Amino acid sequence: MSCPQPRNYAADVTRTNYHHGALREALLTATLALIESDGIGAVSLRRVARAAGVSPGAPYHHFPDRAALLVALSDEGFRRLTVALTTAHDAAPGPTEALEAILNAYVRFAQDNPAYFRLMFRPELKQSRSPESDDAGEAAFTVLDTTVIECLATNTMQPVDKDVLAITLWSLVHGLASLWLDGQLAHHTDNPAELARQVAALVTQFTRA
Amino acid sequence: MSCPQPRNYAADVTRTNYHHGALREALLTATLALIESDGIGAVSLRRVARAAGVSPGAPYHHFPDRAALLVALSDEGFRRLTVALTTAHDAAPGPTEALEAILNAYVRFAQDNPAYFRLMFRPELKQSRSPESDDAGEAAFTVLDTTVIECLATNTMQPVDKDVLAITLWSLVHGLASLWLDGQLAHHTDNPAELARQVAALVTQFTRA
DNA sequence: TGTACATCAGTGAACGCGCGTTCACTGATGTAC
DNA sequence: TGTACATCAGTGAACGCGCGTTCACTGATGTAC
Repeated sequence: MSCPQPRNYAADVTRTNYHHGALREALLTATLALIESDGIGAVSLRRVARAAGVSPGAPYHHFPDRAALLVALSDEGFRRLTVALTTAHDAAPGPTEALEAILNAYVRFAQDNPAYFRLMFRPELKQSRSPESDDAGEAAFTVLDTTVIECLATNTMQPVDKDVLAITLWSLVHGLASLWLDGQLAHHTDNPAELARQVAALVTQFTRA
Repeated sequence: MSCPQPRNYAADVTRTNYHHGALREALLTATLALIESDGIGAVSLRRVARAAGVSPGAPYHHFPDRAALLVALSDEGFRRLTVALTTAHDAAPGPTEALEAILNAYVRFAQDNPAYFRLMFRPELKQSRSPESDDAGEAAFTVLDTTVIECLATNTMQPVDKDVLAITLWSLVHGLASLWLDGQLAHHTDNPAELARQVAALVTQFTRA
């Protein structure tokens, strides 16, 4: 007598229950892994479903469409980045150290979470974002912005326009992270975290009053 | 008696000759336009052929495959960037001004050539690149590197590690250009060139001995 | 504790689509004599 | 100047593929009584 088993949609995963139990999270995790291994272009709902061991229609019980899945992941990425920057800030003894820590944390985040980072800044996701999603993006920048204001208030830094300085520093770490992830720095270093440390130290030296 | 006309593959373009005459260039141009309007994800050989008013097989007489078309465009982008940076350098009266001009020119290039810029740094093109293609990428960075060395030699700049400084500056302008193109700076400015000017001026101020 | 039933979260087949690429072909162009 | 012929650069139909999404369905779970 044959015991009907849920058909396995891929060698990727075997499942014994009809109900997955935590499919939403499994889909998000599978998407991240897929981005890391094959790039965002390789992310299709069918592949993600396959990786989670589930039929092609199953994801539609958790996400309205492909874009919604990617936006949900991107939002989570921004939340994690904000946490990382805030943690770095709070652990530092003073504003100057906090600023340096934040610069390092930004690059570190990109290095440790390449899939999140790549997703977060994809312009084609813009049109699928909610206002809450936009807020999540702003929050990360606010941590940097606040720290810059704190630094300028100590008068140990050269007096400059705070907005220009904040965008300059954001550009700096964002560029470093992007160039590294895109493989442009492979000829120059194999350790982006160490490079970030040197760059952040340079910034501290330059900005000192 | 019907006069056989070449079938028009799209409303995009009408053609009267059987032979196009300059299809290779037309395909490259159409690809750029497609990237600018709909993003790189929207670039398919069939769409590009359609935009050029040509049958789906025609591009294969000029490019072995889709990746080759994109790499050819990317190479051209790096050559143009190198020209832009070199021109900026050569027009400046001295090393310090040359450095500031290069920083501005980099952002300006991204603003004026968003399709080229986006293509040039796509990691998924890496595997289709030739050694000559890699050289084209290096050449642009070399202009910046050389200028940094010239600046340090004048002793009007704080003495710092030249490699770290060069990568810092590259990261800075690359991040600024990327954030702008990805729409992240829309809330902060509507004029990236002016912002770049302020950022470059800030750098000059900070690095002064 | 047991039963009826609503709801949730899966299945799997099906749809229409655009894609990259191939191929036998043909019209246009260039060259040798 | 004219002719034969090779080569170049198109055509258009065809291939197999994976995709996003829909839908009628069904098994599992939770709840009211």
